[in-house]
Amino acid sequence: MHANLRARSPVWKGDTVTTPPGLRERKKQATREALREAALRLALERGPDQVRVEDIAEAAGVSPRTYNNYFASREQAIVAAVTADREARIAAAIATRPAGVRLADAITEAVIQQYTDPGEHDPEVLLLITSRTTLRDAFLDTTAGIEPPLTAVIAERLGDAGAHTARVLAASVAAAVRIALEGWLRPDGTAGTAGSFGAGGLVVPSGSLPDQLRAALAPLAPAFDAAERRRLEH
Amino acid sequence: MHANLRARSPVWKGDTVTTPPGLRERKKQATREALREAALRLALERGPDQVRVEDIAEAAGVSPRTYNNYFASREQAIVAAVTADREARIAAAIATRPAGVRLADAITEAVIQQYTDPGEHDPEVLLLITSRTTLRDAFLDTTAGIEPPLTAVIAERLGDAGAHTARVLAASVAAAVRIALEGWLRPDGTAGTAGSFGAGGLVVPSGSLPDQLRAALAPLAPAFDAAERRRLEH
DNA sequence: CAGGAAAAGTGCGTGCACGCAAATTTGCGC
DNA sequence: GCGCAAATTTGCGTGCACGCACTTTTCCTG
Repeated sequence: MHANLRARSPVWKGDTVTTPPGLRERKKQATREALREAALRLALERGPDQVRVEDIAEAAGVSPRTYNNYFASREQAIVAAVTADREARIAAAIATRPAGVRLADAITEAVIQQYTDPGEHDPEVLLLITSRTTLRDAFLDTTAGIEPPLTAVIAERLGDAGAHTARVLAASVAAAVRIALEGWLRPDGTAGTAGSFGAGGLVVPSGSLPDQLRAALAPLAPAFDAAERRRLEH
Repeated sequence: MHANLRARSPVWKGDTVTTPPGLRERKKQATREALREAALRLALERGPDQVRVEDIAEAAGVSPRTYNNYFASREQAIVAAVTADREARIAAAIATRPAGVRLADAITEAVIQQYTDPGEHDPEVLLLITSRTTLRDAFLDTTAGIEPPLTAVIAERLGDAGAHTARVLAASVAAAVRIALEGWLRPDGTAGTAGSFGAGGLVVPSGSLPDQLRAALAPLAPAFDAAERRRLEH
């Protein structure tokens, strides 16, 4: 825990003074990352069930109690190692896209870009995540994290009047993404609650992830179009 | 656990033979309900923090271990007492509506009807739920339960080709409902993650629940319309 | 109505989540 | 550098979630 954490002096970035994060903040992020990576590494080495919170904490050089100050469950740390800064990158990806294109398309492509990009892991990590239901669920839950950035970006396009709409659409996108991911890393049998529905037959042959995402987001496009249209009509 | 649970003989309902649930199933439901009600009653009497799982189990006449065979968390039982058979009622409510009206309207009205109807409790119960964050969250999580029935009903309207779409739209509705409920029983300050957004200003003056629901569902209407239209155009 | 399979209930043991109240570390003005 | 307020870490204690193996109950069939 004594890495190169020096440096500290006002810095000009863009046109505003950006006081760089102090020791406090830097250490906090360092600890968070240490926990993430320790969790993932141990899970890969021993198998996810052979890793206790105590082990992760020890490997990261903090107390077990501190672990829970950073992550609310044992799975979160492992999953976080994969999804790390996805939220920030999605926001950036959408912001980058030209303002001319349909909002629906911009979002779809940005999302695909993020979830397709191999976070420099992937080959073995995906097997790990799918291997345990609790990990799979924790992973799917991270889609909720893209809501805030999406809301911000959508709201910006729709103007103040659409703030409400933006929130709903962002949540819908997150839900769609979740569904796409579910379908993608489905181990096999449609174990899920088929309810008063299932008996029919299998629905999706589990295409590639980009295809699944496109298919899941397509039904929402009309809602985005309508929102943008309303924006133009004041 | 020795209530009036007799009766058993084939019954004709509609035009198919409906074997009534055996003792097994009836007892299971009885236990589930006993747990729900015990949980709610104790929480109201003593306050939610003064009720341990052990207490609920004892009041319902089962072992603590059995409690967790029915509910995965302490809060679920309490919340379930309020949301009991909402899922089934939503499905029925939508099915009842005339096939002529817009799908979006049918769903909106059905949802409002369900969430408006005072489940024969409400006055004090709402205060209970809002009093603790964990209870509030558990309550909001129950909105996920309306997805399966919604999916089934929507899929029926859209035909086989729309099964995929149905799933996404149902999830979007659930997300919108969740947002509406969040806004409705918001205790006060926008504590939530404002992210790169908040600083602007307050957005919603927290109207009535039906209004919140309508507002949250409205942005999705175009998506429903488009789906229905596509259905007609084969 | 006997008997055995299937399902629900139970007890136990383990690891985990988290409130609380010290102890420790960091930020910052003097 | 000094010292204090604020933030963070830590230990402890409690209750909880759940896998597993075992007992009890319900169901069905001959």
